[in-house]
Amino acid sequence: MTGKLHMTVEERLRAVGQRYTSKRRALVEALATSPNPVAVPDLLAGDRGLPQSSLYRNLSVLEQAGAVHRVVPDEGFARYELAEDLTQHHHHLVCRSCGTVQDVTVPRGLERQVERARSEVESRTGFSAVSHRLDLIGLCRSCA
Amino acid sequence: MTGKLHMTVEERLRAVGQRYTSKRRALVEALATSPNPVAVPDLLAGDRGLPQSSLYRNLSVLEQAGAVHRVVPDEGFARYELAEDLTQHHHHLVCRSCGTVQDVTVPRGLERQVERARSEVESRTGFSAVSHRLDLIGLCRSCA
DNA sequence: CTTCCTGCAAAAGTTTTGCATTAAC
DNA sequence: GTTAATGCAAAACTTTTGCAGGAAG
Repeated sequence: MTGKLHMTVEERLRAVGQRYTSKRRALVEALATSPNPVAVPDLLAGDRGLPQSSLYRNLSVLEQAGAVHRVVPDEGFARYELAEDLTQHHHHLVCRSCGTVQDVTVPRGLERQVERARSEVESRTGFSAVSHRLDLIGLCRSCA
Repeated sequence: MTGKLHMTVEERLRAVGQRYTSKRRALVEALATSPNPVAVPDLLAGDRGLPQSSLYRNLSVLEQAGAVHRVVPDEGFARYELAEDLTQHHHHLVCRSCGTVQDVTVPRGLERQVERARSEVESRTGFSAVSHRLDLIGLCRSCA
């Protein structure tokens, strides 16, 4: 089921000279299981006592390997999710009040238009974009 | 020149029961002068010794009053800019390497389509959006 | 004269690092 | 056997808070 995922992650870690240990596998599993980006305390609680230093270090390694992506909310802990190319391209609903981040997809036409705007901006400014981020900021259902 | 700006900021502060002191005026002046969001250390250096506690407090007050907006990069200090309705709607080019944030505007058609997607997402998910954030992530000209 | 702002210092909260031990290859 | 991962504890870094004095309305 998640076999292909683990293989891909392992490859990416190897490419950066890192090992795919059982702790890292469990971490990827936790991220793959969650429907939304997971905050650090939730990962600490969920993984039955993986110490925070290892957690942060593993998240950092996985991020450098391009397997995990970090989402920074305005307040509090960072949240982590699998890299987009391991799941599917999506965007975020960020709650101003409680900080939760919820995944959402937007119409394909909008994505296309963002891509078009990207190349326009690149040639106009000299900035070289590798990705985009389109978030809606507001209040989640429970905070509204 | 910036008279209208200061009047507007003063109104918004009053509306929250806050005063528009000379330090806050200087802060708004500094933000209005910069073409890009300014990081905290730059504000500390620029304002000839405004202590960091007052700086953070004033930024927080101005943000609550809706006069200033906080931009959170992936690493390091937060950056601040004037609220969008005091300048003009724009987006950001965020450099992955050095963290700088550069303002950019995108074609109006894209903005319209984002608004359309917003209402679609709101009715589909129950999330109530108050604004959106569309950033391009990549490498600025000097880091490329 | 009452309320809010300021500045200093110290605390808080999140993330990173040093080091000895253990596990992976 | 060599190199890297782990876990503990302590440090680092950004931001927030307490409190005494000063300024604004």
